[in-house]
Amino acid sequence: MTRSVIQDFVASDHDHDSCIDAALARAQAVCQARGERLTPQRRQVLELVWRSHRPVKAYDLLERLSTAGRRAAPPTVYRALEFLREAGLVHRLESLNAFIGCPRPDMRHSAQFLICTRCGAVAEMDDASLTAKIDANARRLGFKVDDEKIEVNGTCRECRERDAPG
Amino acid sequence: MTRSVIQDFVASDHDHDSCIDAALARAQAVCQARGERLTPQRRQVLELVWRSHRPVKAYDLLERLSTAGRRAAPPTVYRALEFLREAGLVHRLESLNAFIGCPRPDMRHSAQFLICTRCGAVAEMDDASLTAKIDANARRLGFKVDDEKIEVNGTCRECRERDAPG
DNA sequence: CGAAGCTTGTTATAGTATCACGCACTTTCC
DNA sequence: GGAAAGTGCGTGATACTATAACAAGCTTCG
Repeated sequence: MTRSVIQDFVASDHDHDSCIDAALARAQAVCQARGERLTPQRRQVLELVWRSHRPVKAYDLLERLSTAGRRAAPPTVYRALEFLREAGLVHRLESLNAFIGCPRPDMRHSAQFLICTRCGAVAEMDDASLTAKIDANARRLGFKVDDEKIEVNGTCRECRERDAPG
Repeated sequence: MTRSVIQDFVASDHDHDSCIDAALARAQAVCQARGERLTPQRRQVLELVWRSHRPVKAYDLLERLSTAGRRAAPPTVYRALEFLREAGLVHRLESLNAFIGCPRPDMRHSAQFLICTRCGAVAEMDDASLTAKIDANARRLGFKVDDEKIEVNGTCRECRERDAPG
């Protein structure tokens, strides 16, 4: 059975370290279940993605991967991202050319994002009834849905309250 | 009042010339209503977009703009596309980095696309209740929606019937 | 006319992503 | 053990997508 979840934006004061740890643990479990290897490289990319709850650019990850003498090249990060994406561990935000960690890699779901155009914060929603409605519409045209992506631009509560207090 | 429209894929045998003419006429009207100019350049780009009912890449448009001696540069086509997009005359398919003509530029609507990953055909849907549901979900989080984009990958009826007849 | 603002041309560059090849390591199977 | 196959990664080159910055031309309107 599918569950519907409306996920909120992440509170600014949450315990982020354990947040990252949990994400990595989930990732380990997902890979194991899929019979795939969460190599150190992939793990490091995933950790970098989770360093923030914001969308991250591939080339930013690349920079952070390049330490001291070691100089990482684009395929390195793109390969890791592709792997993580296929495993459902990260999502790609098409309208931003950026990536973000998936908080619920275990359950299959369509991606639904609220993107604040002022502060860049992103919330992932998962409303199964939305998905169902899209499926129904598509079916009427004989179209078989593989996956769908919803990206919503707007302004988050915090930004709205900051700009128009009271 | 908002109307809900489930638009089908375009039939392969429709009268495409009048299809283009109609699109250009609609564009003229939309620009006039907005107090903006549909210059020859913009008009030509829009016509090229409408040459097919498929997503078109910016650099493909660029090639087709470059005739004989005249050699168009990227900003030429990107500026035209940006203008057309703002006027609601074309949509950008984020997951494809491509553009497609909007069949209903007159009514304000969110973009909802079915994309056949086999043949590349695209159908634009417009289900107002979907939009309403997304709005409602967002509102619960205090998020104000500006615009949303839905891109659905899958297989269209034709491709499915071709591959599995009977 | 002439100023303001929009439209276009042009050159350069930034940003995003993939190709192709080769090497290292691991797994499998004899 | 050792050959074969598969996977992961390094590296250099290149393709693809998009914007910056500045100059020049056109339109409008006082």
